[in-house]
Amino acid sequence: MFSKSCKYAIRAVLHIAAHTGGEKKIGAKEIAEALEVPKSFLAKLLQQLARHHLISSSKGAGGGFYLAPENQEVSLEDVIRCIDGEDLFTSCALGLPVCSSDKPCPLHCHTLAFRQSIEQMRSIPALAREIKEN
Amino acid sequence: MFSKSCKYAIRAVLHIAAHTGGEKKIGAKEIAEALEVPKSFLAKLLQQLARHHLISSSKGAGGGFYLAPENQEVSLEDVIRCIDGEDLFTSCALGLPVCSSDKPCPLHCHTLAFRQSIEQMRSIPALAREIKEN
DNA sequence: AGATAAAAGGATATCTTTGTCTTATTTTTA
DNA sequence: TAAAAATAAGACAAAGATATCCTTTTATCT
Repeated sequence: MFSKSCKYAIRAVLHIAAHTGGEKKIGAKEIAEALEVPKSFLAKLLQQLARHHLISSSKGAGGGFYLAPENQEVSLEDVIRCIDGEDLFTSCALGLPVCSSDKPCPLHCHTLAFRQSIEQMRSIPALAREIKEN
Repeated sequence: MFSKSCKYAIRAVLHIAAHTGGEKKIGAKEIAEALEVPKSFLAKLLQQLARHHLISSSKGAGGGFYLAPENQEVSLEDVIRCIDGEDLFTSCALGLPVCSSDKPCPLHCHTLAFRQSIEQMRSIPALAREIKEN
């Protein structure tokens, strides 16, 4: 479904959304410990997300990762595309070169439905709020 | 979503269902050429499927792979479980140790729906017939 | 019986993903 | 200004997935 990298990244972004705000930031180390994932590995994923402007970061003492105003509309789809590429959203689940509604593979409509259900999800901050409410 | 192995296996099984029947069998070489996938690699996948009784095989000249009567109810789910394991059907899409309807991850209901839509698909032979009708 | 055709199985090679370690760069703080 | 804290970046290691090759076993056909 998703690569391990992508799972880590999604969880990390949700954690950032839930645990930062205003001036508050959170370090890669702290995130890694909370999620119980390898720190250096996660750090690279966070760098990648930051380079693509899905999250924000600041260096130096007191620095860390956070969601700036321009990150508030970032979606799960954005994170997935950034880490795993667009395959999940574009290519056939069976790897067929041609697979469309005209000439669908047996899984075509199932994967399309899944795809769309992910595309329609709310923003990362909104998802983080939903989790907190439970 | 699926590993390359699993994609090959699914396509191969559908090809077998579509191109064999009665006494007719099909060799690994012929399947590999039709699907344009590496022959030796596919052969191992077919062996694995045969060991688990999802497909049948016979050795020697004129041998090959086919669907015996006891393979007629084999499903896509069976093939996926055989090659990729049961992760797709059991574990959380984000890799969380606990993720249930009580304490769902943000993707829980979406993956559940996808899972179920795969579980409800018809047998491999039935899917192969549907393809032929198009 | 011998030749041939095909699956079964094992060993090995290559590539990708995942994980670790070290150094550089930037920022804050004392 | 020096030390400390944090991200950024690069090299490398380990594990897993993918791919290839070779030998063995089994069945068929002449």
